[in-house]
Amino acid sequence: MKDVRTRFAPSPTGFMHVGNLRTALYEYLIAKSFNGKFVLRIEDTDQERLVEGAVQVIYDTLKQVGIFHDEGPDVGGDFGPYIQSKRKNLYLPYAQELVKSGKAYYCFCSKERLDSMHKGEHVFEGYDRHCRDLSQEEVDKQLAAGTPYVIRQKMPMTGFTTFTDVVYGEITIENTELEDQILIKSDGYPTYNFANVVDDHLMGITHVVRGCEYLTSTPKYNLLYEAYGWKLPTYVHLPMIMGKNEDGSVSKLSKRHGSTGFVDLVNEGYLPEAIVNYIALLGWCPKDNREIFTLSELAEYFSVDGISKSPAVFDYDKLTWMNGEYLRAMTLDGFTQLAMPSYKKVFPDQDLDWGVLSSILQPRVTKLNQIADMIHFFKELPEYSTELFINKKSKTNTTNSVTMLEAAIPVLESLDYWTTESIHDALLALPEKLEVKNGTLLWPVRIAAAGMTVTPGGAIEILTILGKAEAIKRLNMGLKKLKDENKE
RNA sequence: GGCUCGUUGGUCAAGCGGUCAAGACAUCGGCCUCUCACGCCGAAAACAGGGGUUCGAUUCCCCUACGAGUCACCA
Repeated sequence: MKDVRTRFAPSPTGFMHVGNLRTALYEYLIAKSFNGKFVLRIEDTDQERLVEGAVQVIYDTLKQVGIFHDEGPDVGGDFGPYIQSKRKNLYLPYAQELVKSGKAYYCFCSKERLDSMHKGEHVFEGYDRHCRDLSQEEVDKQLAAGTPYVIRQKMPMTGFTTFTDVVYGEITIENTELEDQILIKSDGYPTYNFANVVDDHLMGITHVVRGCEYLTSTPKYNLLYEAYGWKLPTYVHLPMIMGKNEDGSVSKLSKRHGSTGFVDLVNEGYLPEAIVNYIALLGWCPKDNREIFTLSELAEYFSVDGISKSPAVFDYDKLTWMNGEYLRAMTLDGFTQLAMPSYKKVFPDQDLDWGVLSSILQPRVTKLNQIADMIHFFKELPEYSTELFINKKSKTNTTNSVTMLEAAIPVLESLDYWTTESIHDALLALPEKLEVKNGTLLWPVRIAAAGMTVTPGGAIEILTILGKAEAIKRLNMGLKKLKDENKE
């Protein structure tokens, strides 16, 4: 059997949408699951849409998620060049070949004429095939006069075309639905449809994997393959990824649904591994319904028959959960490394006990960008009201909190070593002595240390991270605050 | 509007003629606990509707409804 080859053929728009990324992922996985090759080809035939640096975005993204292409503009290969603009003059001869054999023709219709046809009351009738049967003399005359032209493919005017898609099954389209599509644009560049087919054939692509928005235009592609007598590729059309609108409806995932670019998601604090894992599951399900996969595990388990037909709504909640799973599965050091930029954002030139900090943060963080807000109270004690000292479950109020702090402060002051262990032992000896529950002591200590009711980590960890001097200072401040108020 | 595809809990989804219709996220309860989280236990929640086929339909066929995609010198 011929080696399986798939390709990712993005347009360099400067933005890697998660839909595109998922397509790339599936193309890669299909190739790998057949032990085949994955090719990157840049489709930049639209000269009006060129974006500076956009190709780099594609390289960077693929690299970040660990999808490596076997062939491509940057890594080379036997079928280059892999950038369509560099293959420009390769397409015209193919189109002319079709003209010669009567399967395509020159069209001299102006844009204005074409536009006017779209404005009719009848919604879309498509191109009226005005130039389909021009005489040879007429064509020669126009060509000699230098009239701008495009080359269009002749579509059959009767009958229907059927093809089989791996996920959607057999699909039949009436040929009357097919327009005489443009192969070569008036600027000399091929259209996407044409370049795509020519390149896929020339590059030996065996499996065409793409979004299902191409499903109904596939017959056009096939008619092209047939016109040249080329072997049809296997088609794998992927269900769409949808976004939820504010009114509850859904539509194709786009920027209005939030961060839908890979870079956006990373900036928001999602891990590339988690993003890949999550999008792999949008439209595909393994036999055993497992959910957590590394990329190489995906390559091992992936199978086209697990691809679903129906569109999937992108769910940030589930992505967030999955991101948390990845964060929690890391080593403490690994987590610290990832969190360090956030730590340094709050403490640019101060070192805390990052290990202890990470140990309390790791189980609580689901997105990296939450960290800065979570740790800001370490840097600066928030303004708070003594009401925070009142907690029913811990049985604390503004009077016994005074007792607790008065008991805790000297004990802490006497500590020679300031570690979680020493603080823990010192503090937890107190409740027994005072005949109160742990919470009654620890609650006011934590409030005074943090100035907030909800904190990442408990009193002991917070004290550790604050350091002895700052910790005791905050406890004394809390004590004073309580006393001042009790006097009134 | 024509054509194409789709429709299992709020979301992702398993199921491929006989199941009390899995699992996960989210939600809600409980346990753990110095708060919050993590973890553990539990609850609620679905086959769009109508016809067939069949001893039996979530599963096969048809119709309707709803949703999506497409109909460019964009990809």
